[in-house]
Amino acid sequence: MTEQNENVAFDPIRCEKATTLLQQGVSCYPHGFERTATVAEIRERFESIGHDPADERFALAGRLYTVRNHGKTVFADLGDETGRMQVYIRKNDLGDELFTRFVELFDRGDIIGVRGRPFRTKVGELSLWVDELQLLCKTLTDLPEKFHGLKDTEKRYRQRYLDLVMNERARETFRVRSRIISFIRSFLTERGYLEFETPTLQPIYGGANARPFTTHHHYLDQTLFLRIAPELYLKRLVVGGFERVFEVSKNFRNEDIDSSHNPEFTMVEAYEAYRDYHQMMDLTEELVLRLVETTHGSTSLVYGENTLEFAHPWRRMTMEEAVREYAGIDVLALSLEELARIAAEHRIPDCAKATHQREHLILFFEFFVESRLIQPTFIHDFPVENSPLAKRHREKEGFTERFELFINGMELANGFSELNDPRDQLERLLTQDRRRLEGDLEAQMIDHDFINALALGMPPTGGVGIGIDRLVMLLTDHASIKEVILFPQMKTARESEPAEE
RNA sequence: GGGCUUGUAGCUUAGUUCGGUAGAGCGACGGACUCUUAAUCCGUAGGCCAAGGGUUCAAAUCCCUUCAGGCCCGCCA
Repeated sequence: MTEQNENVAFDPIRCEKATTLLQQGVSCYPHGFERTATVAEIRERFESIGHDPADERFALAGRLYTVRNHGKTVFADLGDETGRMQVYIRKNDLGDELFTRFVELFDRGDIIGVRGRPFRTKVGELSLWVDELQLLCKTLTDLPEKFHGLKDTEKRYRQRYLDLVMNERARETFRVRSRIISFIRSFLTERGYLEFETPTLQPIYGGANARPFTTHHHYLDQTLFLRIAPELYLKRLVVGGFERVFEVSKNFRNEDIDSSHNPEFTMVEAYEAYRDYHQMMDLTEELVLRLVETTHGSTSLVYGENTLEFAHPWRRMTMEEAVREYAGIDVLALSLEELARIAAEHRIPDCAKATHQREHLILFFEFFVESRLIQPTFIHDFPVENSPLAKRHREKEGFTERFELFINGMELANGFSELNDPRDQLERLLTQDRRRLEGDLEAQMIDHDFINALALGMPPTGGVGIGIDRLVMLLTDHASIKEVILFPQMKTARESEPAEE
């Protein structure tokens, strides 16, 4: 019997009830129900109804969240996707057989369909006066406690369905997430962008500095990597003549898991020909502002303890200016010895390896500035050393036309004037590959096909990638990325282990 | 990788300081109740306290190990 399978959480009493229902000729899993309204629709239409029931009957369907049994009358709360509504059920109206079946064999958590007329109870609650009722799905497990609900964080992540059933906040978060992604798609589409899908399984990974997941294709007998970014493929499309492209992509990075990192995460990357990084900052700023307005009806929002303001214009400063402002250090005006001394004084990590002022600049920026960028801020003009895919700056030697967007100390977006000089790109990837072979687990591979694509000519192009998970965190006021990913990566709980070997 | 911290009934939890046979609410089960809404009232069952080991006459409680979480730091542009 399935009920005896130890990996299954069936409640024996509910199983018995299901069996009894079947014996009575009642299907526990019927094939449909003619629903004529949602809870929200009835709430809207009968907002001002009084105690007398409406003339019109409606059919509602949903899950039983609470049942208050008064003997020959029952109040219950029925919840569908749009909300909950109280239903009023009387023995008089249903008849003995159906009423008894409902009271004895239906449980909290079951999904039912009801028909009846809206009215307002004596204490003023809009309800449905039920005269007909039907089981739509018999539940075989208990629901969490009705008042405290489900709080256990781990359980909420591992059994997200249960979280969604119990917690409106969780439902709202993922509703917003879905809307954000739709909004991004229409925002870009309206501006003439085409959405494409590029490979998730890649023979050579690239487009970011990160450790990849490795897998193997049996038929090809070949190693493949899960993509860490779609960048190099999207640029091939720009080479091919698509001048505005984007992809909402799942990327996979084989790194640590913490409150802002999940091994698979969602990004949108967009590329537009004949644009530069200034214009991509404009695009990013407009997109995020419009998202904030759409989700909050305002240009500002509260995130944790901070109120963030997104109205134009956002602050834009170079990395060099940022370090000067936040740390009072003019990195490029100091000698390597002086920089090393400051680094030692503040115990700034990794400075021992830095062989150039520009490398100190990056480290100083991360140490002194990053976490203090609360309001939306673009930092631009990054050293060439850590920007292998960005075009060299039109004026500043040793720098690239790259920007990152920081909000609440988090990196939200990264973009640049795309490097389209194939010889320069080859040089930079050769440097990356050298580092990789020297043991840098996050350095990039050389993708010769990509370089050959550039050799065919890519127009001057601006590109940007925006981390959607972090954007959702921001827009839903969550501190952990696990709250905004439906099924975050969790270590597999071992099932009872037979002691072998 | 480092620090702190959590795991007790289906759910929410008390008990851990200072060792002495595990307590509650909700839920479930049985009963009463035809306008309740965390319904109410009466009654019943349900836990070897995450797992393993140790100390002890005696361990949920003290010690060690392991497992799975959470928070912070490091790392990850």
